[in-house]
Amino acid sequence: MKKTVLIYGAALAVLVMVLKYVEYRFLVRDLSLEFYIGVVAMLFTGLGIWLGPRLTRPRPTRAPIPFVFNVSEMQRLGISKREHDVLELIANGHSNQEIADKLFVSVNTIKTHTSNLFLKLEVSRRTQAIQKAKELSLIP
Amino acid sequence: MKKTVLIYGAALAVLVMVLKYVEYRFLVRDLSLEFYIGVVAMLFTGLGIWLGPRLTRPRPTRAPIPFVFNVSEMQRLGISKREHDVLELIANGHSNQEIADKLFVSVNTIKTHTSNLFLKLEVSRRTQAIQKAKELSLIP
DNA sequence: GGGAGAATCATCCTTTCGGGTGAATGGAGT
DNA sequence: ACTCCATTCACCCGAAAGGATGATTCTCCC
Repeated sequence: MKKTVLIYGAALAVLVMVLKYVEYRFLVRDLSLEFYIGVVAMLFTGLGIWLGPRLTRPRPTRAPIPFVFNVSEMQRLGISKREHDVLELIANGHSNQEIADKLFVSVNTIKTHTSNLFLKLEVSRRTQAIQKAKELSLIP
Repeated sequence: MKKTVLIYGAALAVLVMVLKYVEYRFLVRDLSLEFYIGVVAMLFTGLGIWLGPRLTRPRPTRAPIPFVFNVSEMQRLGISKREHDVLELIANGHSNQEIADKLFVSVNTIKTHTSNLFLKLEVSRRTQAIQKAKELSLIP
């Protein structure tokens, strides 16, 4: 950032010097104001184009994981909170038993949740559920 | 594109007119050349910054699905082409039987492939395999 | 206070998966 | 010719997952 400002200033100074040099060295006094402005405009437009991405680049860096749950889709399919919890753990590669342990319920409960989940997502396997849930942005 | 060029030219013309106007209207003849250059440089640097992304925008547009298979990681894990095929179909939510039908081989073959796959990926369930394969960019 | 939906748990049964072992084939490289 | 490895297929067994059905509890809402 500081470097670009310095380059900017240096370019400006150098340009002025060059123009002055041309003006006095070759006694070219009839170069019109429009000509100067044209040259300067050209050069600094180029500088701006070069400078722009460098100054605004930090913005795209802020885009690592801006994930948001698609709540409307969840409501449309009638997926409850508990079912969504199970869905996330399924997508994380856990077995029904592991999910049951994590949520402090029995495996049968998880099996019920997954069954309802499959009905609502219109799938018949957990791998399909993962795929569909990602498509619908129900999970990251 | 044409529009931006027109805007560029128009801005240049307007600037010259404004300067001329200031110069003659208020008889401010002692504005130094450096001052003019400074103003012009400022303005056109800004123009360049504004213009830059518009001229170079087509580039980021070509980035809808820039997925590339992580070949080096596949080699490091010793995953063969056939195993990778199976991996993709698993991630697409297919059962072993369906994969067998798609690849015109027997279910037993697919089971062998998946077993080897799980060993190489150091997982024990297909849902985990999907997760890990995505992490390693072995699949989209 | 009764109904709706959620969350919970259970049982029974079938299908799918995963793990282990063994083996035949065919191509690439030594 | 021989080895290495990918690919193919088979069989067995146990574990996990999926499907169907029924039941209980609790909360939210009318």
